[in-house]
Amino acid sequence: MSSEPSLPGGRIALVDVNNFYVSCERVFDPALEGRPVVVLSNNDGCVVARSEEAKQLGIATGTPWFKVAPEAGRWGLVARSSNYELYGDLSARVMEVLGRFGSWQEVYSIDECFLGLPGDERQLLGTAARIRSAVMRHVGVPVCVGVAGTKTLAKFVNHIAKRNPHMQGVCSLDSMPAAEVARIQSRVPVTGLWGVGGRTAKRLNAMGIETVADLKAADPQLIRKRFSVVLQRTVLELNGTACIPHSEERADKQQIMFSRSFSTPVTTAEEMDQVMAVYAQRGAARMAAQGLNASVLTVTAGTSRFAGGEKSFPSASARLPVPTQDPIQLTRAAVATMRTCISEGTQYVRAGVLFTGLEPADGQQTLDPFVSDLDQRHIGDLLGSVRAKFGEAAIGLGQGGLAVPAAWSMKRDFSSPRYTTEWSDLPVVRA
DNA sequence: TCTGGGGTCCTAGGACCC
DNA sequence: TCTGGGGTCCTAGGACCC
Repeated sequence: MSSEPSLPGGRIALVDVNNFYVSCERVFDPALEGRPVVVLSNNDGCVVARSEEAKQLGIATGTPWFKVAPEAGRWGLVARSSNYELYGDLSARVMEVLGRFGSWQEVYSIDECFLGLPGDERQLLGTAARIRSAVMRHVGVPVCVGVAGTKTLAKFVNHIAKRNPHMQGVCSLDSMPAAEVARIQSRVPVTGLWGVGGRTAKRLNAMGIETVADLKAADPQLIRKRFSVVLQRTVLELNGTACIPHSEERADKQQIMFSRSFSTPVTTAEEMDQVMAVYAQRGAARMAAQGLNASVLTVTAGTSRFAGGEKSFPSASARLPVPTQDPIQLTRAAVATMRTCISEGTQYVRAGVLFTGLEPADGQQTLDPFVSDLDQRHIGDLLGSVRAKFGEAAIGLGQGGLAVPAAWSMKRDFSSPRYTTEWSDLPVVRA
């Protein structure tokens, strides 16, 4: 991966999949085409993705499902539980196709990436159109492509491509008349930019900076002084100076988290022990997959932010005696640490385990002196291979090994099959 | 009745050392 | 005994993203 943000004359494309989760569902269920569709968060809690038709109905991201469910029948609205096995797999396929077009590629999220596009400016629109049709042909999901000289501008013109159907999903800044660009920038509020959220916008507005054009004209030094180097970069990038570096392939993660809300509140310490056993093992499996050991563990719990009654968000940290990814030690530490900070009878609706102080495991396991070496050395590998063969729920330690889901475990009422990652879920085609 | 789950980066402030 | 300032490391919290 190149460390140069852009070669002279080179351009950056921001490619993202339209309504990614919904588009994934449609690949395997074409009957969803043209219908309003939403994908729900864990526990079928709230709307995290919407088709165009669902947006037309006025359903906002983050709307709790129970608020729209009563209207679903009347609207012909289809809901799906989130199916991350499917989305993750299709994402990898999309990224592989996109990677063929760039001199470099930076995968930014599950559904978008930046690509380096060298070459003649006059050919950029053609390249963008070819990218679009390649992804549609090979994976079957629609994308939009924005091309400009900096990442911030590429994001911005991608937005323009999305909003203007006549552009057919592609927009290149070089192909737009300067007056047209200025006109659009003077109408779009600053929150339309990558990196500018509600809080920052409020403070900018107080200074009289309301639109993208206003921010572009602002003094970078002043912005740095009043805000941060991050916002200063936004100003520079709006003016064509590429200054957001590539984040290289992120092998060096800073933290690993496993956090979930419950389908039913947890009120006793015994139940919370079970939760910690399951969550710590899930986190440990992630660390094993990435070859990392943790030296600090933090547990968190929380009551509902919406229900009346007492609110509390306890959390506690513990330094591990030695950095480890061992599920036994991590489970024991998580259970004990959580016991120190929760109170019996409180209605907790969520909990999490966070691992930090990560370092490469280097193949050598650190062993707990109170458990036989032989058992420990093999237990992580053993759990991993059993899960790979028989599925995630096949085996676990202690309460984590319960075959019957606990009362608090996740709800996924409208899940689609894992078409591409589970043999038993392969779609059947009849001719 | 029912409201997500990950992450990143930056900054400020305290502890500690020289 | 009193006083100074710079540097580093760590953590908590804020803001943002998808």
